[in-house]
Amino acid sequence: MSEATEKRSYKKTLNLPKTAFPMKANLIQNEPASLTRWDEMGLYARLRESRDGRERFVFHDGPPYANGSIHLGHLMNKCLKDFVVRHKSMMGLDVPYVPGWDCHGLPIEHKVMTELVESGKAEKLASLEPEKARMAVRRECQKYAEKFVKLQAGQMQRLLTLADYADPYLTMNPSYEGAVLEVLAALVDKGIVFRALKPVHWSVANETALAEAELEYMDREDLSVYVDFEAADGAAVYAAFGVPDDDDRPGQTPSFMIWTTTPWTLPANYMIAVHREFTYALVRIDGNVTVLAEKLINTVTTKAKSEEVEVLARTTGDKLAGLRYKHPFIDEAPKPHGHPDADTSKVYTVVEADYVTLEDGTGLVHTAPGHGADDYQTGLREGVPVYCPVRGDGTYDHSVPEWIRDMSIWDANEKVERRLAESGHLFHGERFMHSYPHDWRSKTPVIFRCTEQWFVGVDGSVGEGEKTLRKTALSATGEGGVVDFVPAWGRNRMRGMLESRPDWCISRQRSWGLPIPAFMTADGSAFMTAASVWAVAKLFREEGSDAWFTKTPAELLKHYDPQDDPAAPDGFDASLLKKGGDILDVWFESGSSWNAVMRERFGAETFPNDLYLEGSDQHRGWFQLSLLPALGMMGAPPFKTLLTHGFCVDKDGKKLSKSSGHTIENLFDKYGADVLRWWVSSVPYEGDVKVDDEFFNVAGESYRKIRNTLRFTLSNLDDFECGAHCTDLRSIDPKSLDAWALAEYDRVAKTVVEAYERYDFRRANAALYDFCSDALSSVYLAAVKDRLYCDKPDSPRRRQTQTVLYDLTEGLCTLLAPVLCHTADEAHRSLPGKAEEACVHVVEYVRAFGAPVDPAWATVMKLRDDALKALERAKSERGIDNPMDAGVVFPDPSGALAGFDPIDLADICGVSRASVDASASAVSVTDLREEPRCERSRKRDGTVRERSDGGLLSDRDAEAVGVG
RNA sequence: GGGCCUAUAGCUCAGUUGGCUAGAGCGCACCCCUGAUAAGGGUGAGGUCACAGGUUCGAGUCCUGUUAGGCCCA
Repeated sequence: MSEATEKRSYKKTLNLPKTAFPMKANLIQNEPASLTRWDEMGLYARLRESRDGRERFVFHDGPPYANGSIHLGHLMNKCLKDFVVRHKSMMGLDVPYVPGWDCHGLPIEHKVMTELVESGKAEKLASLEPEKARMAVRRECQKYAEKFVKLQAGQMQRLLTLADYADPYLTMNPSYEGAVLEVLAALVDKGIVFRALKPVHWSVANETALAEAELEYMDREDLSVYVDFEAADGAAVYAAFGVPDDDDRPGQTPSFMIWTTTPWTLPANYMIAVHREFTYALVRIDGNVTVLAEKLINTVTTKAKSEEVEVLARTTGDKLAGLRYKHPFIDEAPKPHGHPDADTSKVYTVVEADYVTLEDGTGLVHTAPGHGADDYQTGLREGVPVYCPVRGDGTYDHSVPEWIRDMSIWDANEKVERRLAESGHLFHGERFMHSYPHDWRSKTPVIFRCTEQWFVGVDGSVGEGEKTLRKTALSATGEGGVVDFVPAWGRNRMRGMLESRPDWCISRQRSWGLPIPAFMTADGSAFMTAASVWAVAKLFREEGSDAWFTKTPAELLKHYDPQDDPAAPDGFDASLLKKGGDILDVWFESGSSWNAVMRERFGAETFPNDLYLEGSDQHRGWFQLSLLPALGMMGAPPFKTLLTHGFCVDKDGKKLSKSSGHTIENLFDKYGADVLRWWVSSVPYEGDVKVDDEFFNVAGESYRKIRNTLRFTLSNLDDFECGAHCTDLRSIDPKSLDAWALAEYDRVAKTVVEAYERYDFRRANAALYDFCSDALSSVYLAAVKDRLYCDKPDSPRRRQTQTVLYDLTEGLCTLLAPVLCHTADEAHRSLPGKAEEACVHVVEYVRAFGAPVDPAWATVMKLRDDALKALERAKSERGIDNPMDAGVVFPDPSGALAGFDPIDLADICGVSRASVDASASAVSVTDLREEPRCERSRKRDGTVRERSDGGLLSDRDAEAVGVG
């Protein structure tokens, strides 16, 4: 018999691993099967049911916009959220979790309008009555939103996220719309909703006001002009500079030099602002006398390549305030549109303002209250009216000089510059690039323009008393306040934004949205009271917001009784009302979701919600715009904790381009959801997250390591029957290797669960990986192979180890379940004795086995490291290549290793034999190559001799095969 | 231009309140096993902690500035 066949004969007597759990995950095919399985068992509902009556974790999903496929940002966001949902469930909590979509708004309407134009249907629409046309557009928008909700929901489910997909929330649902208006009603009731003429970001292309969140900053080339505004009274200027009234005064009228990058706003100029503390100089520049900030003389004159610059006098800004000037091309201050009686007596005056800086420009700021936020404030303070000669389409009205009437402001820029040059008012003009706000949809530049809009005031008192939204928001988000931020710096970021935010403009001039239920009375004023909004809310709940476009004011107000409304105007008559045409900012809709979804579905006691989790851009978006309405209505923030994550960037840390090729379909096809989820759990999401194919591959490798570990434990449980073969964990010797493995599990379970609790998924990911790779694969599993393979199948030692393997596997599946939800479930189901319908996602974490362990194991593991190094030396210095040809002697001066099984010690080093020596000081390696080797176990353990079958076997192996 | 954040081995990241020779994984090199095998195991080589100042007995860790990048805003 040859040696080879001899080996084969003993091989048949071994208990070699066997399992149906495949090495290759084949996630692309198997994950959809998991999905179907979970769907069929109604996992979400079943989980809720099994946690009925338990403590709740109220986690509220923010609505993505129902447009396009989901991308890497959604992927990260949805995975992180799913880790939370599943983790909290594994903790035994009841986690109601409703996915939702933002369905209204400009992006969809814009897209739909473009499609209507392209398909030629737009012309047909134009021939309809306005309200019929709006309804037609709304129909299309609704279909569009529904289509993408469906698409995205499918993609999110393919990511294996768990949520109530059977009943998501859509901001266009009637009940949602009604609940949003109820929030609006509450704010109206508190007196913080008002209509006012204010400068707002205005999209010329879409003829609508835009929210800050709808702006996108892009580079743009503009004209930069330095303009001389001639003083109305030259003598007064000289006097302000203290230049005596004699022959020293130049014989010409001085000017005030202003700087602007928006020459088109010059027709609306009403004031010039200076800073009271800055030093201003009266300068002669190439023969002209003008005023500008002293510190900017050099910059400005260098730019203009001036040859002769002479400072004649200096003074401070406060001395200039009150001086009058002449507009460079308008003789008499125009009256604002519709206000022929407006007081323009103070127009064309130099005023003081704090926001004037010396960063650039001239230190004298062109001020047009109709075209700037600061300008508007200054105008209010100085009693100067708001004048905006620009129409919604971006052309001038007829109040401007004839040569720019009806002209587009973009064309007017150059025209104004040329005019100034011809009349000698232009000191210097140049083109330059700067970052400028654009409409995020049409990518066209936006302008500041005064219009009548609805606002939520942040500085008006809320109800009675001194409290304002801003103050309440700042105190709620303050240090020691009621809101936690993860990571902590989110607090500063949000507070910074709250401190500086303007009043919230909540009206839009579009079709696709929730109408602001305001009416115009016969005398032209607006009618909207808390009770009337409630009434319309009730109607919208019944019929949806389409009713606004199909019904008369009286019908819309059928639930409204002016007798019951103290705020109703005298002589109220619904038949005389006209409907307002504005819709609500979509941010107000999504910002009311704490009411429209959570309070609505799960009751008032769910307020405030435990957690909101979104990208860090939502500090200004959803977080803040949920905070403000909730503070207004409830007096408290809608969330207890705000968790934010950063953005995906490319591997060089640059902004991810849309053409990265990382479409969600590609990623699913290539990696499968569990690998993507494993990747998400591995990234430090607080900051920018680098994305690259290579990283997904690495995540895939590390996933395979986990999978193979599970496969190995499962494959050694093939002959294990849970009930019959189980060892009582309490009877396990604390000095045994099995006890060590159980203790290691307890340690990692604690680490992992605590990390999940802190939303530190990376830490959990690393701990799980290390546990599989180090504690299991390289130590425990490598060590117990011998007893699993070679012991008699039902030897107590083997059964005990199998019991531990079973428990470790089951426990590990629970710890992995929040992240590797498919694989954890697959492995869990593969455990012997599990029922067909068993599901790891309805159980709770195995948090500890509590088996006692001897503390000397820490010493043993240190000695193991030494032994492995010593073996490496024995290899190179003594030629003992194979550790099974070696024995190891452990030093044990303290006697702590007494009672440890030498076989455990040998097995953890992968050697044939180990012993303990009280007199030794360091690990030593013994050469066993002269001793016989067991033909079955390959060990040279000192008991090997020829047996009755003629083979060389150790005692243990002889017993296992039943030979003498 | 402003606010917030990031910058540690080739790559991805840990580094608690400043304190012994800065850690891990991947990759790499060499080796073992061939009874986890499109697997498993061992050992090892890699770092001026972005740059420049400063505080301190001592700084990757605190302060200032610079550079590069991200989010938000003007």
